[in-house]
Amino acid sequence: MSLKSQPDEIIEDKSPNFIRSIITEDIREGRHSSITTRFPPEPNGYLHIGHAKSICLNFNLAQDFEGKCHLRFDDTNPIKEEQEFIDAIREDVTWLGFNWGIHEFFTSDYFEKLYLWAEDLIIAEKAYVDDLSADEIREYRGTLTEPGRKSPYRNRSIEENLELFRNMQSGKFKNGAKVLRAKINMSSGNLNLRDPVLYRILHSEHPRTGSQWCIYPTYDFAHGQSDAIERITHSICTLEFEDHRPLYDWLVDNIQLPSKPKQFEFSRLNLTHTILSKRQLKRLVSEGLVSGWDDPRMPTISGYRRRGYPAYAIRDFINRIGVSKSNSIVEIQSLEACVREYLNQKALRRMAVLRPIKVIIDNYPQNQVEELRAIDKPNDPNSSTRMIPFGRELYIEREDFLEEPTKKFFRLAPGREVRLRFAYFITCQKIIKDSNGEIKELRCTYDPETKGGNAPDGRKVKGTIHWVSAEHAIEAEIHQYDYLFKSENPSENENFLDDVNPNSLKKLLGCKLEPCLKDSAISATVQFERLGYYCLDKAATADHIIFNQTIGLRENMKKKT
RNA sequence: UGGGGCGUAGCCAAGUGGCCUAAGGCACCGGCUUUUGAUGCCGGCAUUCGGAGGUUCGAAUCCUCCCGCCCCAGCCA
Repeated sequence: MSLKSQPDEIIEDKSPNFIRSIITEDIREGRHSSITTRFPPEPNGYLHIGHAKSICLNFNLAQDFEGKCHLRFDDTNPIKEEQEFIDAIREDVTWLGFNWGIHEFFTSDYFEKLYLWAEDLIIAEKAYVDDLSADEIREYRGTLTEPGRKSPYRNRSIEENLELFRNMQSGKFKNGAKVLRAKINMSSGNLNLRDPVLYRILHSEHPRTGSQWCIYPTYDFAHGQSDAIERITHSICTLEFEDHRPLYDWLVDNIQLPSKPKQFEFSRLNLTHTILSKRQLKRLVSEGLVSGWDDPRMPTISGYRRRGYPAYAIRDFINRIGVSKSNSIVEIQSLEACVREYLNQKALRRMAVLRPIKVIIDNYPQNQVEELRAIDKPNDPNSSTRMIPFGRELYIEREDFLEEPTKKFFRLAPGREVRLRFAYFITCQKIIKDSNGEIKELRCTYDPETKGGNAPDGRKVKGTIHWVSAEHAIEAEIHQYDYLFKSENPSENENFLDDVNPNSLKKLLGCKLEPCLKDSAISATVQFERLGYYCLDKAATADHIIFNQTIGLRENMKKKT
C-alpha cells in the first residue's frame, strides 16, 4: 500500500484473496460475464469498522471486475429498525468513499414477491403453517446431537395451510400464534434445515411499509430471494452464515427465481481493545458509557469520523488486513499505523500547549512582538508557511521542563539551553514557585542571534520544544483518548462492561493554541507538533473551542527514559 | 460416530507439488538523518508452514491419522 505522494489519487492495491480467485475463475469459466455484489446492512444501529470491511470488499470487487454493488437495507424486523439508522448508514458509506448510484434497495420492497413465493412453497407442499409456540418449536428442534421431532401440524393440507397463511397475513392472529415453516428435514445435522421458520407474525409499525404487513419474512427466507431479484452473482457474508448456505441453496432451488445467486463467507473483523457487536455497542450508548454512536471512542464509522480518522486510512487498513476464512483478531496498532501514515503526509503542522507552564524571557524587550515564519508541512519542499506571533511571555508544555533532569532528558531544565521551534534558543535561569511549591513560571533568557532556530556560532542544542505566545494564544478544551476497553479482548470478560476503561477520555481545560487555529474547519485534522493529530470537535463553538485527539505521535520510550 | 469451518513468525496474510533455504504489512530490534525524541532512509526479524506418518526425484501445497480453536439448538441478522 504505498501512498508516498498523494494518497487520494492513488489506486489502492488489493492483495489477492480467495473471493477474488473465485470470481476470476467464474469469469474465466464463463459462469458470469459481469458480477454484482451487495452490502446488506440491517438498519438497527450504526455502521462500525467491521462493516467497513464488508463495504470495501463488496464495492472494491464490483469496481475491479467492472460490475455493480448494491446497497440493500435488510429491513425484515420492524421491531429493531429505524429511519435514523437508514440515514446514518447512507452517510457513512458515502463518507467512506463509495457510491451505489441508483442501486439502493430495501428488502421490504420485495415483501409482496416474498409473500407469493411463500404461497408457492405451500402449494408445492414444501412449507406449512405451524401452531407450535416458540418454546415448543425449540423443544421439537432437538439438540446438537439428537434429531428433532416433526411438528404435529406438519401434515396439514395445502388448502388448510393456504387459508391459515392468508389469515396470518390478514391479521387474524396474535404475535407468535403461528409461523410458516419450510418442510425440510427434522433430523438434519444442520439445525437450519430442521424446518426453519420462514414467516412470523409481528404486529409492528415498519419504518417503510408502515402497518401494511403484520407478517414478516425471516432473514433466511428473504436474503437469497432478494439476491436473486437483484441478480446478485456473489452474495458475500460472514462465517457464521456458513451453516445457512444449505438453506439458502434450498430456497433458491425450490422457488422459481430470476437468477441463482451463490453465497460466500469470509471471517469478520475483530480488533484488539475493541468491541464490534452492534448489540454491545448499543448498550454502551443506551447505558451512557459513551456520548452516542458517534462518540470519538466508538469503533463506528461516525465515531472515527468525529475523531478525525481519514476515510482513506480506514480503507487502507481494510486492504492491508486482507480477507480470509480464519478467525482472527487484528491488533489495533495496525489501524493506527494507517491513520498516522496518512496524516503524516496530509496534516498541516500547528503548535498547541496542552498543559501550559508560563515562560518569561527576561531579556526580551517589553511589549515587543515578532512574527516568525513557520512551515506547515516540514517534509514537503513545496509547503506553505504561516506567521506565528512571538513575545516576551510564552507557554510551554509542563512536561518539557524538569527541575532535576535525568540523563536522557534533553528538554528544558535549569541552566539548560533548548530551541523553541521556529524561534530562538532559550536558557532557563530561574524557577519561580508558589507557596505550595508548585512551579508558577520559568525565567529564561534568549539569544537574539538564534532567531529562526540556528546559532551563527554553530552551537547545537539537544532539544526543540513547542510553545505558544501567552498574549496571542487562544484558549481551548482538548479531549485526549485512550482505548475504550482495558483488555485486548474485551468480549472474553464475563461482562464486557466491567472492562470499560475509566480513563478513556481526559478533558484538558485551559489549553493554549496558536492563533491561526481559530479558523479550523471540522474534520480537517492537523498535527500539533510533538504531540499528535487533532481535529475540531463537532460540538465546538466560536467561544468554546474543543479539539479531539485523533491519535498521538509515535513515542520511542527507549530513548526517552 | 450431530453439522459446518479454521490452523503459515507476536498480530494480519500471500502461497494451490519444483524458481519457497516461504511475499507484503503491522509490531519489535539495530544504525543513519532530522529545528517535531515525529517523519524519512538502511539493515535485522519462520531452514520452516498445528503434530505424526505416508506418496513423490521433490510437499506449506497430495493422502492418512491425531491435536487445537471457532460457529450453530432466535418466531435476530
